[in-house]
Amino acid sequence: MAEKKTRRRGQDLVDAILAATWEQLQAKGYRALTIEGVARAAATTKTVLYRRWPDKAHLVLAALSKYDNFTGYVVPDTGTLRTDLLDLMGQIADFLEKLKGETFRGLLAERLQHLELDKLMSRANGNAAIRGIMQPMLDRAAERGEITRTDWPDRVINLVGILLINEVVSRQELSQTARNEMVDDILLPVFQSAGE
Amino acid sequence: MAEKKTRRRGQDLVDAILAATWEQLQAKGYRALTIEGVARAAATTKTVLYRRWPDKAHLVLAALSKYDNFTGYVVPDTGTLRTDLLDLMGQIADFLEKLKGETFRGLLAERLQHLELDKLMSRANGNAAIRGIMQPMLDRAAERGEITRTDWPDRVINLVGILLINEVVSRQELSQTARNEMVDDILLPVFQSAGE
DNA sequence: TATAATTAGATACGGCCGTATCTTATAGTC
DNA sequence: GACTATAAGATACGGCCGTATCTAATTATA
Repeated sequence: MAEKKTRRRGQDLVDAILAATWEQLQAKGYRALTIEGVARAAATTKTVLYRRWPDKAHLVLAALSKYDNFTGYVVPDTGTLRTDLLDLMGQIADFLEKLKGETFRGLLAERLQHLELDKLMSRANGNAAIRGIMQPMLDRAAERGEITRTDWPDRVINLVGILLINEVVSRQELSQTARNEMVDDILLPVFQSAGE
Repeated sequence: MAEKKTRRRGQDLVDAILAATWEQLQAKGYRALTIEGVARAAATTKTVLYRRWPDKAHLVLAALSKYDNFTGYVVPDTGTLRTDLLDLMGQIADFLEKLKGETFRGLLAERLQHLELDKLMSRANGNAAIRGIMQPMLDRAAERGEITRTDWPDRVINLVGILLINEVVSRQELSQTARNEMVDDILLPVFQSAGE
């Protein structure tokens, strides 16, 4: 029986490519993943891939968002600002954990060189997203009388994400004690200060 | 007259290569610099380069430390912790400025993927080096009664460097107002807190 | 159903990476 | 001054990048 060679198109093709990407990512990791390799695995050619994604980072992000369903973070409401912060850090840590570190570092490195990647990666580090979570936490903390100022600039709001990213990047993991230290030594003092 | 073809060796050769590296770095920037390109410019071959430096990052760092004489940072002593912090940030900002941003980002990206680069880059981000500068500042601040705690963990000490790096990475520059904000909203509150 | 517009797939290109191998100039040594 | 160890230089390799060009399969359209 002769093999029927049918030609995939559109979404079908995209699905096959993203599946292959995901598989390669699991099998070989971010660094060792190559566009040509994915193309081979998906039984197509890199021309096809380059028509859809400009580079490896975008391809991998596409696969990630399809298979690694990043559920968005949930606004913690645990009763104290301290535990709220720890809870949020835990959520972010879990997310980074799922990315296996190596992938995260690879993507981050890519992002350093291609500025436009920033938006795509906001899930991990934050900007707008983190504010949406932090602000309610801070407002509630103010109502409870834990803090007196709630209108913090972006730089302060983003501190959580920056600390975590730096931790993953310079050490390899994100231990509970590290997270405690970040909250107690840095974040709480900042938010408990009155501002100018 | 026939061209005399003499063969450079040892330090002579290294000097020529680093000169070519430096030149290429100025001319084309970090990303566009290639090992083969440097080899051509230095009229040698990449085999020779790979015998001495494992990759582009190490090569560039070697050229940087030869030509871009990073003078070490000076411990500020301006009379208040606030101005000391601003002064230190200024010094680091100047250093990053000299690296032209693009080079710094490139090196940082490389470092993300090759952990061992951490040590080489400690000048920019800090670990041991930063502590040597921060500790005297903090001790003096405590003597003056500005703060009550001086035994901060590395994570806190390194905060200065982390904030600056993040700033360079996510925005493009390191403005004075940004530095003021970092000091007033984050660093001072942290150091003025009592610790646990 | 014939024709036109898409788009997948095949192939080839110059460029770079990092490694291996071989030749040959230079330096040290007896 | 002859001999030997060392290291530079030349060349070639397979692999990947990113782009360009051509073909043929599929889908849309008239």
